[in-house]
Amino acid sequence: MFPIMTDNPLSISLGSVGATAVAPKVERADAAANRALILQTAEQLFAEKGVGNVCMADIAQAAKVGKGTLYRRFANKAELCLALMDTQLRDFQEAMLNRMRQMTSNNTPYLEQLDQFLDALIYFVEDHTPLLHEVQSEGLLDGSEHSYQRPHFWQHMTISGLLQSAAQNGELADDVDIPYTADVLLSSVHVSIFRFQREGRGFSLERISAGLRRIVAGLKSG
Amino acid sequence: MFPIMTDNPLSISLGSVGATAVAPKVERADAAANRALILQTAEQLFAEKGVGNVCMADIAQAAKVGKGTLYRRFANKAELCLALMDTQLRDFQEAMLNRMRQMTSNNTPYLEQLDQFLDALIYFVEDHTPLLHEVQSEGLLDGSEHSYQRPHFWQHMTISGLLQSAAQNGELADDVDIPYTADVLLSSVHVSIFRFQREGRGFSLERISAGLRRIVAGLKSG
DNA sequence: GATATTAACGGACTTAAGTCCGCTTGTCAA
DNA sequence: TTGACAAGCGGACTTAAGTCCGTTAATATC
Repeated sequence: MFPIMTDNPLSISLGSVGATAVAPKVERADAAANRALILQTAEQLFAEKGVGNVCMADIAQAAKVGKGTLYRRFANKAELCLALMDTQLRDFQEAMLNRMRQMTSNNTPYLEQLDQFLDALIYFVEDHTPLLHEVQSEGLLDGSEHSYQRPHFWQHMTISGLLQSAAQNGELADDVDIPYTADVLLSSVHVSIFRFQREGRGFSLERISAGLRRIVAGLKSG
Repeated sequence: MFPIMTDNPLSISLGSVGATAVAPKVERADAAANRALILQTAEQLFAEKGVGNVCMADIAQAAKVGKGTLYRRFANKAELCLALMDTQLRDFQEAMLNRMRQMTSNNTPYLEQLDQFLDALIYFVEDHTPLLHEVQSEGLLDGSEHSYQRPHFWQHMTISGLLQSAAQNGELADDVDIPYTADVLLSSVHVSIFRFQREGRGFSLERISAGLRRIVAGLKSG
């Protein structure tokens, strides 16, 4: 399910893999150097001109590599942007896991944990709108293999996990379709929709957060 | 707000406009003929090869007009596809309005009307996935003027209108943020998300409908 | 150290969207 | 009718994504 490949910097740490696992097939030194060079160059160009105003050819040229090389490292702009967010995504993920562990040990209800997760997610999306816009401009479909779906995958797991725990804890009405509901909650923070709410409708972050949490509240048992 | 332009086949009928309104500026005969020709040609090509496998140049060539002409009539593929759905969209709209009028006169609760609207919308999206995919591939932002946002606009109006009526009728909890909630409900049937749920997750239409209606149920007062 | 293997590299090429602009023609008013 | 002119037209051109393939060079083995 999650082959660990150095080819892919986004692999989720799952602890060490048995020694019998597939050989890692390390990336060649020149390739690794180019990967780093490209990421660095892209980051700078994005900062200078804005993510939307930089095309792949610009990046290749600025990094002084051919387009072929660029595309061999990153299949498209979405993948490149995701790689640029990698650290921040991991940090967010880890911070949330810690926070939820903490809350669980304090007997905080799971639905309240979900509220907090959604709230934090909204702020994360707000902070990373430009890169996420590229990442999510590729549909969610077209190859479940693709690494850039991992964040979505993880977020869905988290939300449905919290709903599941809430259900087991008697916090959730028993007619709630957990996987579907997780999808609805997540889809509300899909960048294209989120940006429309922020810019088109002028909703504040607080308003979006409160609105979403009100929907969660509607799922409570009793 | 809704200038009636023959240029745009999607204008919503709002009854006759005062005689002092802007001159209609009728489309020239050759232009109108080309519009029809293009729509007809596109429809046929789409049927033959599938919407996704036909590019604008193909359509221009098949219709024996220049690309300039094609783009003068339809700014992009999304607009062209929306024009192709025009009739069906109007029919859906009208059918729903009638049904809701009927239900209102039977004192059907507004939240139940909303359930039915959402259910019907889901089936509509299912039936028009390929064209909607093109229509909605353009973001929701980028120009509120653009005609292809009208369906979304109308759908949002309908949903928030029903929520508003429900609120006035005491059916809705008073801490519900109506415009935001309408956005969430609508975003769940955005094609890209809907297709993911259908194809990626394998959810049935019934399941999607039930899941969404359960969320509406969570908004009830009492 | 020589050699075979194979990933990596560069940049020309293809495809499609969308723009531009000089020529043509429908329309309307005189 | 006719003539002015805005609307319409065609297709070359520009831009950007993404692919292909002949050449180069890192690594692993002997």
